[in-house]
Amino acid sequence: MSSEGSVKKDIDNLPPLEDYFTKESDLNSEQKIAASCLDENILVLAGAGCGKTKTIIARAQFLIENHTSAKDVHILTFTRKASAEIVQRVKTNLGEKAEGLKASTFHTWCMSLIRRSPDLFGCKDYSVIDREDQLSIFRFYRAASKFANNPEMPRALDLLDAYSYTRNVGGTFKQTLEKNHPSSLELFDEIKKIIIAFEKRKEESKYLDYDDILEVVANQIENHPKIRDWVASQQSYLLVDEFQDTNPLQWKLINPLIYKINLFCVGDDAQSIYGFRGADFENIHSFKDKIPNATILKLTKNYRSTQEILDLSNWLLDQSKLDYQKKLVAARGNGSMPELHTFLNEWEEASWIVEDLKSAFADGKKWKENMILTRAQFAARSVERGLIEAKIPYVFIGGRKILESGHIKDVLACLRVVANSKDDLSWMRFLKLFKGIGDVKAAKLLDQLASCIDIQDCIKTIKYDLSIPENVPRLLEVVSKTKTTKNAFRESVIGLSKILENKYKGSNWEKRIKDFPVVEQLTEKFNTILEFIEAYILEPIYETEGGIVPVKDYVTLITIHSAKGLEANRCYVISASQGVYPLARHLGEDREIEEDRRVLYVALTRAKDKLLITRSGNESAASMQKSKSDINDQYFFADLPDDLYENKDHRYKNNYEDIFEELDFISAKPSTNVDLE
DNA sequence: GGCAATCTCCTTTTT
DNA sequence: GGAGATTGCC
Repeated sequence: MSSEGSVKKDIDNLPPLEDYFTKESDLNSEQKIAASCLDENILVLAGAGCGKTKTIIARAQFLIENHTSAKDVHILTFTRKASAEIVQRVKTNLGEKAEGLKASTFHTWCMSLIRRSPDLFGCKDYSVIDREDQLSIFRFYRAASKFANNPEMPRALDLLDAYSYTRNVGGTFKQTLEKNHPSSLELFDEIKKIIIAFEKRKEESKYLDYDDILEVVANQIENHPKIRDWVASQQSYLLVDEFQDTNPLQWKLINPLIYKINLFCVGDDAQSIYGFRGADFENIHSFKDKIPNATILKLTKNYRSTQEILDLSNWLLDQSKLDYQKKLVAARGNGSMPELHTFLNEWEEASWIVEDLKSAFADGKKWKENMILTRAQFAARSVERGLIEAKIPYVFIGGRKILESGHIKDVLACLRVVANSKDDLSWMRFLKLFKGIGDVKAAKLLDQLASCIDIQDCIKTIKYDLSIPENVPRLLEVVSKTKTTKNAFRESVIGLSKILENKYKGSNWEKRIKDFPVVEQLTEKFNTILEFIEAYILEPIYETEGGIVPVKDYVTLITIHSAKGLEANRCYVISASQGVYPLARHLGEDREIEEDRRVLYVALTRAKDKLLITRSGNESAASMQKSKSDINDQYFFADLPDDLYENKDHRYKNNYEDIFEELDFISAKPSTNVDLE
């Protein structure tokens, strides 16, 4: 829709704002103005806890009630969870009228455009691959390189990251390498070969990786006016959440649509934490340069936290060289002091958290009121173990995704080869499950299968090879004859159960086995296995204890990157130790340090009533080559003012043996808080 | 030679 | 907890 579709034309028909908003809500005046602003392109700068989501919901409702139909509104969010919640709340408020409202991630949005018209994007019969798959391909070609053992050859993981980063920010791959792995440049010609092989392989196997999905659409929109118009016609209002975390590739998608659709972006520069993926919060500051007629609005009142929590958060930002111009003020007034708990080691830290959760529960708090925030997945492991031992129900968001766990991938490999007999990654995985088949034999068989036209043809070829266990073709036959995805999944699980039990016995088999019925249930809604896999690669769900949502009441364990937009009454920010905030390896890199600061800021500002920060021995600091004093000097909590927190040191309540073990850590000065303060 | 079992090292963050 | 390297077994 062109600019006549802008809301401006309706200005005279508006109901008085007050009347309109009394329904949904307690929006404040800033939020009301943002939700109902009639300008074509709007950027809303919103501090943490200032009601961003609420404003987006109100905006969607306002548009649907006054200007357009629900199917003309599309909301771009960061996670499946956020989009589901927004749609749900609008539907609850508006009922039938909200039918057709769409909210999705950038990736799902692009993928649905591709699926609606594959030929337009040259992507007929392509299937989506996840990061693991990409990594396998990189590993394969890296291992094949003559320089595989050269110490200057980056790891497959680094090649993938550099490749993906380049595609998200633009520029050349060489420039990215120069920045992140300068010493590898001497091998650039060899590395180039690996990249070319990777791209050729994607082409041949008809794979789309995450970046392809966005880029394919972005390129077509940019280069073909007709496609641009078609995409623009799919919605007249685009609402973009978490705008500070969009990157140049995503901007390349939105930019050509400007003045064809109405754009409403919401973001907070202080919460930009996706720099590693090419996001640059400067896109907020330069919004007006990009769109000269843009209107900039602000949400400044915090409704989430009590003032003490905000004081600490404000202080953290204030210590930065950058001027975020943020001073959050609590609409709720005062509450209790944030607490900083220090432990000898991560196990004591974890067991204290478990005990504290239990006592809060005994006081009548729900498990759901608690959120445990971690910077890195692995740092949450000891806490996770504590929760399991204490039988506290929890969900780990940002942890292992259910479709990425080994046992599920094994089953899916079987389904994938049946669905797409050209999918050699899945063939390798599937074949290697069987006794007597390793890399070598699987690769040989794949060579033979290359000339097969479909799965039946493959099965024949496999049957012919007597060195292959006969249960291989038998299982493929059974699965290929099933009529529904659910049955296909079930048959694969049955056919592989013995093998899988053997493979995973001794590593949580009892727990893993519970995932099969869960995933089987998920497949039910999909017509083909490829659709199912695609949906969950683009917007994953997470492994839990015994189900998708095991019980109604559970503790949320979550990575800070996944916690954007979320909140909880009681928040534990764990392993807030030296060498973690900022990461020791970031010392000397201002950009990285500032992003670490914002990561911590996001974590602190999730808390509504109670903020509990925990830390222990400088575990990761020790392993870095940086000097201890540097790490200490730049530690964000190195000189935290006394009046901002309550100090709780648990290090001396332990038995002496523990203390002696940690002697190095506490030796220098016999006062409390050595090294950390 | 090929496969399986064992040991060691590392581990930011996500679609 | 998992990937990669190494050793041991057939």
